Amino acid sequence: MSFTNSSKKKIALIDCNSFYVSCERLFNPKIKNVPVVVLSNNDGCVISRSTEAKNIGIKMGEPYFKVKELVKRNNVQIYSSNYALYGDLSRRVMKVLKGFSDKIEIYSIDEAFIDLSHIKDEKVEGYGKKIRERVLKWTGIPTSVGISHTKTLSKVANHIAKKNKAGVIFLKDNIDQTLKRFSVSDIWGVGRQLSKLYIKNGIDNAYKLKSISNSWVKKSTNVLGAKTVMELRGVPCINLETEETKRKSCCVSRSFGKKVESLDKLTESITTHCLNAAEKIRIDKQTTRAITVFIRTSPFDKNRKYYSNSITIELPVATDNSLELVKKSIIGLKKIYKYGYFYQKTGIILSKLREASEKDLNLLAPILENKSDTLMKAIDFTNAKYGRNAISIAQAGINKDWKMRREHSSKIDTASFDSLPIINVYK
DNA sequence: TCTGGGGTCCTAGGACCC
DNA sequence: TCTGGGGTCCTAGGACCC
Repeated sequence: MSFTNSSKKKIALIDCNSFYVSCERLFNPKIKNVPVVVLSNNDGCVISRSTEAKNIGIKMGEPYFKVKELVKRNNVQIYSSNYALYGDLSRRVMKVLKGFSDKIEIYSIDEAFIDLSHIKDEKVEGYGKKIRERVLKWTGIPTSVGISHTKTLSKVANHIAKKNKAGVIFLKDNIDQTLKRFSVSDIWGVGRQLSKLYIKNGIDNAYKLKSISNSWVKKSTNVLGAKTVMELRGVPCINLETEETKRKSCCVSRSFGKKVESLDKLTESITTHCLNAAEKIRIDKQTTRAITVFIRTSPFDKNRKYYSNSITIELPVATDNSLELVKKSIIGLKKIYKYGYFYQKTGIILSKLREASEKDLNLLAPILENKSDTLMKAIDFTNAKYGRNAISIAQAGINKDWKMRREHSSKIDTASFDSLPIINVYK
């Protein structure tokens, strides 16, 4: 490995601006220059804000009910989240980005790192502009591009590009000057706890963190803390993960639209979550060997007693069979359910995932082997064609009066013919 | 009245072994 | 009743990310 070469790396971070809001705007030009926010599931919190909404003072992650007044006063447009839409548009954006380089890491629904080391320094900024223009033209989504020698520094560059509306920032010269003005808590990898620790020790900007001694960081934090410091110095420690890897666990959970007391309704919700999770791992051709069920009351309700519990059930043979998983999860639920509480959220986690093709060495495996594989395939096929839950099981509930609130949905579905606009043509 | 959901990685500490 | 030292593996919980 050549140290000098790697220190000259150029990594770009492309990040979609106010991604969910931008997605909603694509299909509704009327909300283009007005304040818009997108809410989390259950219309709980603000998770995406347009610039206008930020300027009004609506904070990221704030509970919706706390900003309702502000929303009303400023006529802010509200949207419930529509992940099917965002996921689809994300795939389009990533496809465009892949056209620029194979060395790409899709980091989240609205972000990707690309290795631009092969581009000459003097051409890098122009290249970043080209990326922005093409993504905007081909998908309609605005982005910001930050480029520097490490992933952490490109995050810094991107942050600045977003803030001052530069569009593209290539952070190469006077890095220290920039870092001196960059708050320690805005650094990628520095969360609430680390911020507290750093600020307590007088480290309040990125430059001070960069200048701290290795021994102090190692002693006071962990390897991740040390990596962040090295990356701020321009030494790449966090690799570009260009391989798409399968997930190691799969969680499906939801808050209720209104609190739930009865075991019956908890059973319905757990069954529903379980079916969805099982379908997800089947799509990825994976099986699970452990299922965790969890339930909890609201941690914010100061007037009622808090209860939270979970149970993990190991499966003797790896499976992707919905019916089997539902059966196990309900046994688990009955063990942790306590009467007399008002539940706010339930969920299940499938863990110890592995490739479906990896056969079990368990002696019982051949006997227990999925007889209902064909049934699962038929269910998945039908649901893919006619919509999720076209076929379900009765235990999942029919009315589902506990299901989440979603009162402001744009109901746009780019993957369904039903939601194509109808145009009447008159002669 | 109303506070999201889905991931990954790291570490401390317990269990277990020789 | 006395009760070492070193190693591995696993898990729960914490911290972080978007």
